[in-house]
Amino acid sequence: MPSVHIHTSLKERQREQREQLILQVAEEVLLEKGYYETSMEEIAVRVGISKGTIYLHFRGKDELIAAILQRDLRLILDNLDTVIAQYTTARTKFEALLTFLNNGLLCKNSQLLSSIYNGVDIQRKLKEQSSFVREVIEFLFVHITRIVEEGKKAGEITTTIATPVIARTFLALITPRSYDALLQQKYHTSMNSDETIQQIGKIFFEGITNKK
Amino acid sequence: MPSVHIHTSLKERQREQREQLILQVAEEVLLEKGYYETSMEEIAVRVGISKGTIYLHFRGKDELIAAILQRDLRLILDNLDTVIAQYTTARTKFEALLTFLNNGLLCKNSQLLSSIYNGVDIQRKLKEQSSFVREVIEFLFVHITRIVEEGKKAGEITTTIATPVIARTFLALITPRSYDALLQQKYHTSMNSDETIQQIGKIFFEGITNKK
Amino acid sequence: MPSVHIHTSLKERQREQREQLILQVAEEVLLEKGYYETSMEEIAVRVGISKGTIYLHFRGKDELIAAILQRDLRLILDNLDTVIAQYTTARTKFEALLTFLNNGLLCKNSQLLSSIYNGVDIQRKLKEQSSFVREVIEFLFVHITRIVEEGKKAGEITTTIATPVIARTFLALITPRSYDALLQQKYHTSMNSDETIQQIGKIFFEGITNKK
Amino acid sequence: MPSVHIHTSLKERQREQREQLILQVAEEVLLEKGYYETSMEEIAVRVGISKGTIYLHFRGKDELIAAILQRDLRLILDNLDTVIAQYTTARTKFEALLTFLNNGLLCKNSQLLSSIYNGVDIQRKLKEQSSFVREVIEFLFVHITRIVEEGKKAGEITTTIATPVIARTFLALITPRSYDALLQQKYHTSMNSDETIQQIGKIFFEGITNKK
DNA sequence: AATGAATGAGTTTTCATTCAT
DNA sequence: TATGAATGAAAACTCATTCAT
Repeated sequence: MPSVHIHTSLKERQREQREQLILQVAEEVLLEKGYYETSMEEIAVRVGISKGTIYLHFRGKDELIAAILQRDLRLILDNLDTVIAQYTTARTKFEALLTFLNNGLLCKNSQLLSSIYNGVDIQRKLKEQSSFVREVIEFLFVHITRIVEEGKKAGEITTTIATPVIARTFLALITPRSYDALLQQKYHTSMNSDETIQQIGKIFFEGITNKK
Repeated sequence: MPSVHIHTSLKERQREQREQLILQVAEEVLLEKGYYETSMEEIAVRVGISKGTIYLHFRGKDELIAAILQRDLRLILDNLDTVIAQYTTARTKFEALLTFLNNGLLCKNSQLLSSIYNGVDIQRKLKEQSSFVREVIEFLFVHITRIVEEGKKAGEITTTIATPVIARTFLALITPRSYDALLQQKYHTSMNSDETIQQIGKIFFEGITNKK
Repeated sequence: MPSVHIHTSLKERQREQREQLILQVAEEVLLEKGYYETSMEEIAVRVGISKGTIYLHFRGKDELIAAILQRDLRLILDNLDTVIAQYTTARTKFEALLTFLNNGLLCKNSQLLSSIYNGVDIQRKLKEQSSFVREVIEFLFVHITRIVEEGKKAGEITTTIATPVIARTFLALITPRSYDALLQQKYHTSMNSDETIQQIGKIFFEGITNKK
Repeated sequence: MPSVHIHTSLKERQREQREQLILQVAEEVLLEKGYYETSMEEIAVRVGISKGTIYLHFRGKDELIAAILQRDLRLILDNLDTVIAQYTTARTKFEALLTFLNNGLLCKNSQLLSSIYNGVDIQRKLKEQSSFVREVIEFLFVHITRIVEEGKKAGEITTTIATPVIARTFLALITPRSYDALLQQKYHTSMNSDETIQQIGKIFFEGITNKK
């Protein structure tokens, strides 16, 4: 019965497509407006469907948002190991990580993740729904910690600074750059993103002190 | 009729006192629950007044929140120059700034400011209401930029890294530490806050590279 | 072309079978959940078909429910005369009726009929859709009235009580026993259903007064 | 501060009045339309207030309905003992009870109670919300059981019928008379309510058998 | 004929804001 | 001035029904 099979998979594919469309549009709205100012109505209108249809794909608003996060964070997790494994020194690993998280997938989602990470209210909501965000952060933290420890063992990273502090500082560097958003219109640097990231990495490794 | 005058000023003072009380309580609730989960009702109940009374002091919820920010940020601005002026080198200025912003006033408000800075939705609301937040950030940015430029001239800071990048990186270091909040239960460092800040400053100045 | 004819009637039979299956499952759900908590979706899922298919058999939810009632009540009507005709005295007729309505078909449906008879909302809905329920009740009432009148004429039933009151009282005795449902866990009687019905009949005929 | 006190109690009184008004109107709508067809919107419109106002008095639809039931059932409970205590024999007690429950308070609420008692769906809802309905039924059942037992001991009531059956049968007699509602237009008896109740009591005590 | 995705009207509920007292 | 009852706009969510495939 290939015809039946094809027919099913066609519907399945369409369903999947629509779900992805909803996720994509919802993500856009979320990035623009934030969690609380995003309404199911607006998502539906922008997708060009009715409110009810969204509920055929997601059980509710929270689940929709959680799905967006899962999708985006999954992409990070899926590539993190690969990215890191390509390099051997702590410095190159960190540089790759910095580039990956800033320029790569996170770039698009920095604002989004920022809302989640920093919003007390949303964190509470998501904690009830999914522990996924926390898991991703922990996952990142574990990886970074390991790189630092290996770097210390290899004599590459100074042992005078506690590993958690280094990890935390590194994470701060990939923090969504809301400041930039606020400032860029006035103090817009002429540097491109690659250069900026490179220089941030340089600060992280060499500090800003001038060595005669 | 001095009595009238005194009476009026007494009322004025009481009014001012009540306003400060509302601001303080509202700030507490805001820190606990976040903007959207904070209701005028709860603020009123916690202060021990009625909802209506809040509207005698503030035109609406947004104005109340804006007032909280203004009050807190005003404190920062009022002290920033003084703090910086006490030191002469770029490094000591930055260290003072780091301590001041993390340990001082911002500490209490880090969560709050985080919500504001990073929340797209709230930023939009506040942009409509007050340009104050942006002004404070710009003010900070201008100060930091000036310190960096002076440090470069004095040969203290490397000229190989663009000033805006340095400024942005520094600002990132005082970013509200939501990661910590997420991680601290599992990866809690035994360091106290002072030590942590010192080490962060060290990273900023010297990097994490091991110098044989 | 008899094959066509056979084919058609086969389809017809299948259609009829499916319709009966839907009715049966819908009745189950209805009994479990009640009219408003029963969704077309759940019926479809339990039957193993899609929502749309139900609409190929019934014009809508109300018509489906009406059909369930019609089917069940039809069974009662079809047997009522037969059951009554087998007995000669009013007392035996009533006893047969009581047993028939409680133990027989109505037993299964008592809860269902109860929902219908007693629910204002559903009655209104059904009144618009079908006058069948009313017809059945009237039919029952007419039969009971006739039995009473005959019993009175035969000197079997006291003439001191108005016929409609007797009829109404009898109908009350076959009322679905929601009280029982509520009470049975705590005050569960050890009597089986047959005994209970017999005793109820006894009350109806002889009252509860102790005769010396 | 009597003025303050009076002022407070005035507001309190107004609040109480409004709450009673909502309850009354809601009860009307409930009786007319049933639980599921009753919308907060309609209640609000009929009272002449806005939907939101209802929520100042009741946490939600279910709580509102529960409050209606509690109010009505409370009235029954409050008077039941008094009514029964006035009589000495089982027969007179039962007659009083029958009159009280049919003609008195229950009369108005018979339809309402019927919906509750007989609706599977509503029972489930209310069980979650309040065990009050069950309590009232149990209370009634306990009282009736006691009267029966005392009547049996006093030689007043036959011991040939099990007490629970007698109790259940009595409860059936006060069942909301939906049949009547259905029938009354066509087979409307010329008897008034009092006479009907009296005759029902007679059936209960003496049965319908003719004693030459 | 059968499907099940899509619809949209309808429902409950919340809460910032207003205003009569 | 202070109150808190009242409002009403807006949101999330449900589900009977329709219809393209």
